[in-house]
Amino acid sequence: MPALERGPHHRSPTAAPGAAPFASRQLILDTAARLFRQEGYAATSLRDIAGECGMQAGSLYYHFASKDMIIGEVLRLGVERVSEEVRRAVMALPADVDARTLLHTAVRAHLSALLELQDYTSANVRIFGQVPASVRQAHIATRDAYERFWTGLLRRCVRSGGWNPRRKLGLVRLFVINALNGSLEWFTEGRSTVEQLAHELTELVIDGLAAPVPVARPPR
Amino acid sequence: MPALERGPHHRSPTAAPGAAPFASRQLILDTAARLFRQEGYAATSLRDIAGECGMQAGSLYYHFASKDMIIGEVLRLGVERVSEEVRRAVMALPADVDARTLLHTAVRAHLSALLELQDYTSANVRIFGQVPASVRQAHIATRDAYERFWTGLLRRCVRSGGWNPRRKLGLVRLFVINALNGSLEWFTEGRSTVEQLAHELTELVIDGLAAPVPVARPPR
DNA sequence: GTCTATAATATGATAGAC
DNA sequence: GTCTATCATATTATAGAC
Repeated sequence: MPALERGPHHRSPTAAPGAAPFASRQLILDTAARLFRQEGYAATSLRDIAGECGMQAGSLYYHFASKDMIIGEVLRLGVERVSEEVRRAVMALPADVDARTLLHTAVRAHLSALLELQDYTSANVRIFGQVPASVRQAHIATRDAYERFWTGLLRRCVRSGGWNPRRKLGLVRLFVINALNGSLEWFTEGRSTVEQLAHELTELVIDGLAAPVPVARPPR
Repeated sequence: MPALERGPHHRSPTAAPGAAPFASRQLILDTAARLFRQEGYAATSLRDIAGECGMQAGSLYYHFASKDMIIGEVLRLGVERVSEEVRRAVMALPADVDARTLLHTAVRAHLSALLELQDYTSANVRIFGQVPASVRQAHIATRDAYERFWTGLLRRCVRSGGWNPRRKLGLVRLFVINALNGSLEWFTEGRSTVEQLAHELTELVIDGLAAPVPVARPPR
């Protein structure tokens, strides 16, 4: 089995400049991500993927060396894009931003990217445990990096906001990320927006259920 | 395909009284639940299950009519046992119990049953989305009933505890249950106990991250 | 209650035409 | 870059011996 090769299995040496040489590859990835989410990893055959792309199963091997390479790419894109969106949103904030806005921004960005890239992110939430161990192993570093980012962010909130220093932030991070990721299983546009969801969860996490009076944003 | 039949596919008419006529059936279910959790639904073959039971694949059909019937039973046992444990724990409380103790009791019972029956409950959390639609359909009623129980419990907390009445309890329920169920993916005995976990999550949900001073249990 | 044998079908992957 | 054809293997489920 070839190692960590990424991108087209072979590159066409005669691809027209300016054309979209990766159109098929992208279609395969989008289709695979959708089917993996709907049916699971093992239940989705290469014939299924190819069929929905208007291709034959054998054609997939021009773009990917194996089924494992396809799910690997889907997993990678899911984590990396969410991670990038959240980091971008947080870095765009002023350095002295208040803790409440900081947490709200990260929660909103995570939720927004998660639900916008549903098929790719669901692969991570739903079928990560089903893929071959070798594929899982290759993505643990990416996941760990994103989790460390969140722990750092929570620590910054507690310090700058004067929040309860006795909370175990490792557990808080797990609870919050799991609560956010769970929305993939029940969120449907219409009943509520991503904005409302982010607002509700942020308020719950910061103020709790008991807070008798909603806390106004602190004047700076 | 036979319909909602439950229990052994056939009953042995000569099972010795006092013996354990369901030992094989139980072994099959336990093994199947474990493999479904580890490998996913489609990736677990009947040969895999039978092999780990010291049987041949064909022998499974004495106990179950199809693979779908096996996963159906695993899913059912997972939800029903957690639901029973939580209801039992809550009903054992005095009628005028304070809101904090009420929520803590439900959270602890859910976590405890969830992690004790890991293989069965993980089937619900991890591979529910992968099983055939007909199997999923048959279990939606059971899930809905348990979710309604939680919404009622949260409403009772808000009323009796004088908590913030503006929280959207449907969302709170989803956040809390997702946070709890997520523990299946990362909890390992030793780093922390179920007791500590339940305590931390309950405090977080009730008081939030910002509460500068941990709230003492209110005197009654 | 479990075995062996097998039917009917589906799978991931490869080779080579075009 | 996609197709057709095919290999080697695995799958669920059934039939009937013991």
